[in-house]
Amino acid sequence: MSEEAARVYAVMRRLVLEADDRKQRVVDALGMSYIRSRALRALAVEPIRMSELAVRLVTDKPYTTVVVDDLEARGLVVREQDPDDRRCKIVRITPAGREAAETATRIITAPPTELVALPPEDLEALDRILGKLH
Amino acid sequence: MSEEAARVYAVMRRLVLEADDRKQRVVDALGMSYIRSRALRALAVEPIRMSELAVRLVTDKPYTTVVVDDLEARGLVVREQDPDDRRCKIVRITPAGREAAETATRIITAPPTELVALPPEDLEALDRILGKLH
DNA sequence: TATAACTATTGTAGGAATACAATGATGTGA
DNA sequence: TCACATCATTGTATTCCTACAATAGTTATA
Repeated sequence: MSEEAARVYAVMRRLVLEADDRKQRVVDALGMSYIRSRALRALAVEPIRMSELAVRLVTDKPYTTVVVDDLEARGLVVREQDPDDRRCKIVRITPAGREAAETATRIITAPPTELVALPPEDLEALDRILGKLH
Repeated sequence: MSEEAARVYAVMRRLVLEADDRKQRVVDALGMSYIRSRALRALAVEPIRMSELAVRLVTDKPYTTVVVDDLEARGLVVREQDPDDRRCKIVRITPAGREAAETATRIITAPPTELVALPPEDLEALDRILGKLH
């Protein structure tokens, strides 16, 4: 068994999880629960149906209704009729919602300073190697 | 700003978080909530006081009592009197508790197969570079 | 057309964790 | 000794989320 892989993965885990307060920082910055920010980030990509959103949030439809109700009340998303199927609602993000989603993404994806501080050739090597992982 | 660092960190995030069902796997394997497994893993290192355990679990003392009550009822930890301070209880893991902690650690720390599958020289390079991060 | 299936919703029950107040037992410093 | 702090505990309330049942409206199928 590869002890190197284990060591490497341990460092990765530390880098990602030690920044675990990022979740909390997103919650604080947006003033909403984390699952709501995940919904916004999903909807920032494209408008989707309620049922599809439930799948992406890995929750059920009733709770998705709760989440979207709240986001809609905040003016961050709107529900639209699906022209193809009148049973379906399509959830679309608003400009304000997009701004919130971008804030969340910025907090979540910012690489830790100790990583950024690596020598350029090391970062290049990491980028090249990890880029192989599809 | 280093786009390389951002890309690298994105891959790390995927590797660590995509294995997010690990949390669920630990919960399922041990039949207890995740915070209880975290308590066990902390106690596997050394016996500690309730108040110190609360700090490590990033929760408060009352909830720590609930967690330890449960672990004790399962026979995974025992409370002992602190000989130096009779107000304090020292929580010590039992052999059964240690076994459970090791199961959790195994699930949590196993590197993903795609990482293990990298060419040896790549793993060496990752190990060398990431080893620089204190 | 009648039946079944699907979509989003409302409603309910409960688990896990957070947060806070209050207490008895014990230790510490004036 | 007295006042105060600390430790673990009990108890309560609340948030976030999961899970399930039931329903109205709509679509698909026999």
